[in-house]
Amino acid sequence: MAVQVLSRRARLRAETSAEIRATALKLMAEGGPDAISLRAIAREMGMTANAIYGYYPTRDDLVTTLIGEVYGDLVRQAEAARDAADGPAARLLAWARAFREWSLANPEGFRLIYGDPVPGYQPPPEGIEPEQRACADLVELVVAAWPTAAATQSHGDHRWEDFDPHVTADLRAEHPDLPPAAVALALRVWGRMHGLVTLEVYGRLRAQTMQPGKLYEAELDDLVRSLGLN
Amino acid sequence: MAVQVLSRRARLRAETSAEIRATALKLMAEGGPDAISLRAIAREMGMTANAIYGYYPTRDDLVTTLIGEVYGDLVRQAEAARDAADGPAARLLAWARAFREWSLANPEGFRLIYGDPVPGYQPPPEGIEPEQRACADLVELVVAAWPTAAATQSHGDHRWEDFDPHVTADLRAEHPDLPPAAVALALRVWGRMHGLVTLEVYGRLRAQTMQPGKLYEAELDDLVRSLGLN
DNA sequence: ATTGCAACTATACGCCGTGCAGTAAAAATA
DNA sequence: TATTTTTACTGCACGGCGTATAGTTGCAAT
Repeated sequence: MAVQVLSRRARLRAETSAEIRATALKLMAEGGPDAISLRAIAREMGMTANAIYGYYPTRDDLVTTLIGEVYGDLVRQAEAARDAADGPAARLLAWARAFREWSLANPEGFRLIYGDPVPGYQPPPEGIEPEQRACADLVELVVAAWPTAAATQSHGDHRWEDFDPHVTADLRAEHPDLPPAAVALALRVWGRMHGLVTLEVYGRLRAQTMQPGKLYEAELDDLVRSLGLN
Repeated sequence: MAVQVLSRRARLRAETSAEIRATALKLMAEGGPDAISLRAIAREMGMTANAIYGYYPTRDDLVTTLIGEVYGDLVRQAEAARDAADGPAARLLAWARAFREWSLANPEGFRLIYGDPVPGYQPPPEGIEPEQRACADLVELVVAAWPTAAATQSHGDHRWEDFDPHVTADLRAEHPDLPPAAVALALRVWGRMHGLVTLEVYGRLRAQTMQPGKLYEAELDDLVRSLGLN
């Protein structure tokens, strides 16, 4: 007998929910994260704003869901670029370039993900999933470079206890000899990418340079060299 | 004869204007930049919201003014720390640490300065003054390190035309032999500081490490080493 | 004393999120 | 098939917001 995976009701429900998210993303693309208003979504969909409350208990919940989706899109794109490249240096560069390119192509999405959280919003203590994945990606890329990078790093006074076990547990099991400085390095690499891209997306570099891309490439070049990858 | 610098009218006017800004900053410290609402300010001051329109033509103008003030405070603090230190390395470190410390002490101010601009807001093409000063500070610090830093930098393909003349004109007059790569380096240094501090202020590092300060120190250590300053 | 202007208030419009009460249709049950 | 329950939705209301327009009050210069 054919199992009815989703009842008619559940199917309609899922479709409406998806339409809400799609409409919200469209509004965001046009007017930034602030343009995501329940009333505007409902207007666009020919509904009442209150109807949305049957799908998301509050505007912030909807936005949180969207953050997860959009962040996931970013990470998938970066990973796809990485997977199309060979070797530690090329993979890191591909990931980093895809990160910037996605951010410039989706500035409003970038704002949604990394911008001001809704007032009072606290992310779950274990972090949001795509962000953990992005961090894991970077740790993995740094670990791949660690044979050459270790020599260039002053190991500082990093300890395993400094880091969240969520981040490090699997890692330590797989790489028992890895020092905590490698994780610190990965987070610092994140910071370097995040810094320049944020400044560029938010237009802070426009008053300084006409070629922010050159800046980013110079940074990546320095990064790869400092990891001993060339 | 005693020149009356400010008429009674003008004095009252200036005082009210200052009270508006102070109240706005207080509200921001309590509830973040979003809590800056004309109605709330007026309520706090025992006025009508519309009274504020006599001082600032729009909410965004008020916020823009506040950004300038707060940004100026940040820069002054960084410069004060720098001026209390001796030598290129110590001065850079002092500036960088003061930048982070101010940001952590004034997270809402940081959001105001660097967070999502009000929708539709475009900063003046010549940039806002305190930001230009911060950039100039960093350029100056990098220039001081350039004798040792030049060797470590791959000069890339930076050109003077890549950069805004506002930023470079005075600089080139004072340091005719300086290559454009030095300015690029200064902007990249800005990016490195901005990246980690942004991640920390926005709580993105909380899910990763308990010791974001160690991360920042490691980054600065790497930075100083890459500038050949130790 | 009169005029003029500056500071302020009152009212109103259209946004917003959201709580509560009601309704119509679909689904489940009998 | 008839009845009950559940679900999806609408309507209305409240209080918040920025801000435009018009009216009011009091000080200052004439």
